[in-house]
Amino acid sequence: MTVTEAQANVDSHRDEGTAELFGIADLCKEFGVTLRALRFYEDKGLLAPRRINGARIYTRRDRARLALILRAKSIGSSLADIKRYLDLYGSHGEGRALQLHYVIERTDKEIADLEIKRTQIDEILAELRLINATCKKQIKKNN
Amino acid sequence: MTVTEAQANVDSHRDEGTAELFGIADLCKEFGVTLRALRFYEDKGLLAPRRINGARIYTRRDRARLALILRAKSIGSSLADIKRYLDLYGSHGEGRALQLHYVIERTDKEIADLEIKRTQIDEILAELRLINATCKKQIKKNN
DNA sequence: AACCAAGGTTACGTTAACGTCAACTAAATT
DNA sequence: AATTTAGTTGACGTTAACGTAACCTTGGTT
Repeated sequence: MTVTEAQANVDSHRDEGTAELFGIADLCKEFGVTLRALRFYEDKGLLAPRRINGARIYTRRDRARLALILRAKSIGSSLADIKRYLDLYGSHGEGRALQLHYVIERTDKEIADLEIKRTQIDEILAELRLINATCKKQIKKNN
Repeated sequence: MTVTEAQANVDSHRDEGTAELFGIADLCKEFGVTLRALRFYEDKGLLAPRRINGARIYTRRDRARLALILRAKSIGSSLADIKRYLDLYGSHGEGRALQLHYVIERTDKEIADLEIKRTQIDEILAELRLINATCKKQIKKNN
């Protein structure tokens, strides 16, 4: 048994508060992104993990932020948009730096935008389903 | 009255079948895109308007294709994705070049992808609405 | 005839979002 | 001690999706 393997065993029986820390490779594997991407997001101010000996250490909160980033990306948001979105996101806790009214205004806007996107998706979905159904009908007719 | 103005008057009383043709500037204004963009989409094979004396002439079908392109773009699809999507789209009419089974398979996939996107949007929406509501509550409490 | 507005075609520039080295460091393994 | 393994920071390359500038052409206007 190598030291690393043993460490893993020990880890699972260890201080639960410290347990939820991740290395950069952990998050990369979990979310299927590259090292470069995570560093890039950090450069752009979307993530700000702590450092230990220079190495990036991600907390559960960092991990959650990453999840948000990737979700937002998947629906076509730019990193710049996502950054502003994340600012909103962290803003209604205790360490609130933004004005409540501003947050409300911004979220209202974002919500409206997303609802439009949702509608567009629904429209495309309806079209695709129509094409799909038409083709299936056609095949049945050919038999 | 200039010739151009008169032409507009005449146009409206003219051959209805020919009436639904558009110049590049028409579509740009209608959809809020630049000339460059339309030419770019053409380079990429997303549009193929007829030419008259070199000038691009768009039909109602071309216009509809453009609408599809922009809708798909707005939800984060790349032009490459959109091109393949458009191939599907034109494929269930008479001039069908693709295999029915292929179209069904492809649309099934696209539909599944879009449904995922829809879910992601719904999740983000839920979060934003929560933030929004929390802020509003906070304000009420402060009064 | 001279001109201008709307269209066209290269062709190079730009921004976003990374990819891809190269060279270095710290910790762990042999 | 030497090496392997994760991680680090530049710095340059790349792709997508256009923007922009320069220069032509063509059909109405003056």
